[in-house]
Amino acid sequence: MKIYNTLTRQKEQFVPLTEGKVKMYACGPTVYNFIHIGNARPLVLFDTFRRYLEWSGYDVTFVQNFTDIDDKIINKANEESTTYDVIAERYIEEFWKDAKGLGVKPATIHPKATENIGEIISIIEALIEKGNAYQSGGDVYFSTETFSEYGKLSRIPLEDLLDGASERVSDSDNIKKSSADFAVWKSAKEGEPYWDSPWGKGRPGWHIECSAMSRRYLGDTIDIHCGGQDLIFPHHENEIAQSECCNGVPFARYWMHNGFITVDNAKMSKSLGNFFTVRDVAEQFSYEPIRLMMLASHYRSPINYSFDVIKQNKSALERLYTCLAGLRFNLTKAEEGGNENEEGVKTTLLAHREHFKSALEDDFNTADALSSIFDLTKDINTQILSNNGCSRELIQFALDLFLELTGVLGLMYEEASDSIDDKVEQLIAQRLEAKKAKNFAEADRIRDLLKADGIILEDTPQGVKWRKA
RNA sequence: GGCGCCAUAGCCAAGUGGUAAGGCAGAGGUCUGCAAAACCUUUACGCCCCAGUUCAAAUCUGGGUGGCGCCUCCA
Repeated sequence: MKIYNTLTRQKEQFVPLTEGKVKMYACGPTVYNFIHIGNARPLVLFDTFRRYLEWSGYDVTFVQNFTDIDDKIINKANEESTTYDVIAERYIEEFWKDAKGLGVKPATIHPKATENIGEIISIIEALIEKGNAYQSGGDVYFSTETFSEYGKLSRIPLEDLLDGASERVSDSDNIKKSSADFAVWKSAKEGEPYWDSPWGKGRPGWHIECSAMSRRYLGDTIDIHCGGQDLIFPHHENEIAQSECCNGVPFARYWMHNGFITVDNAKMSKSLGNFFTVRDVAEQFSYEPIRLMMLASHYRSPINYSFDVIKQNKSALERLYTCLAGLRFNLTKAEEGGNENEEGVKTTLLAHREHFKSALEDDFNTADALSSIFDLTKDINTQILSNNGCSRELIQFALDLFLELTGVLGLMYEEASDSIDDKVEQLIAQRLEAKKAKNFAEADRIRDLLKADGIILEDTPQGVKWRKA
């Protein structure tokens, strides 16, 4: 398997630290609002990547944190005259609703920053002891000039940062040794939540949280660290500086960064206000088209979100669901047993599995992998669903393969329940009688009646097939 | 200003040297009592433009044009 490593700016052969095991960390959301579809992209992508690794036989330990203490959370709490933990808990709960809707499996561990204050403090102490961090007032800052490799991920030379920073003025400039330094511990202002520390009452800086949680749950060096491209600088750059200075070993061997979601070709972000929440889009189109949209293009490319794009993905998904429903229906009608003459069909179907696999092996090309699922669908439609004489065994084989591949991408999870009530069943039987009697007006009336209830009838050679819209 | 990314049909989108995947939408057809779904045919003599390298370029090189991102809030 090859993946593009932001650190080297090259596609590299992936070799895990320990054979057969992968330790990966993804920066999770700051929980002060509903997530938007830009937040959902890494969520879906790295969930899919994790599924792919597991499908490939790796034992994956996946950590995704919640940043549950932060200026934005505190501001929100003040606006609502409540406390930061009420806000954080509320939006963690909302996060789970959306994550579940998107078909995202929970990570191995979802640590919260506030549960790791002890670990954070011990890293800061070590950094101070080694001379990489210094106390100034009640704050503690990381001294960027003490880390000679600072800038190696983002490829921004430290002197450029200093030049850029000279044009800005921030509150902390007078207490930092260098404008490129960043806070690892912030003293508490009046009325702010705080934790006790050797430097007084305060709270951790954002970057140190991930260094601490990554080390605590995964160890000093991990295999893959991932997140959005906007985290490359400063967040990930700072994580590297803190962790490598503290632990003396490389922090992460591979860095994967997803592209942005844009709207009218401008980056979607909470601060610009041009965002669509996952919740709102899901209410209109349901969740799964959002997931498909994320997988339909390469993870490093931007996706320009629009009404048309999400609609197209919804239609594409329907094609897959129609195929799945067809397989399930034919399975119930097929004769038991296998048929030796069907080996050729199996070989044809399996070729798509090979294509699927090699697409993902090449820098996680989900768009290309998806094309083999559509190719598989076409072969199932032409060679199995339109053939009345297929054996039960072959249909089961195709169904298993279809679910295996869609499952790796985390798709086909909104399958409608396969039960209908007695009343509907009676209506279907009545319509069949009407049809036999060539009373087509009555048959059409019943079909329209059910359609209004969201049940679509199709007359097939195998009998009447129904599906929920 | 510094660093980086992108440009493929009406729309979305793969493809990094061997003659343009896949999806959506459209058109015509097959099947059907009619539908629906599915299938078949059709939709880029060309991959932003101009040069160059090569037997061969969407793909490599140089130069343009247009768009986007990062440069200490951001997935």
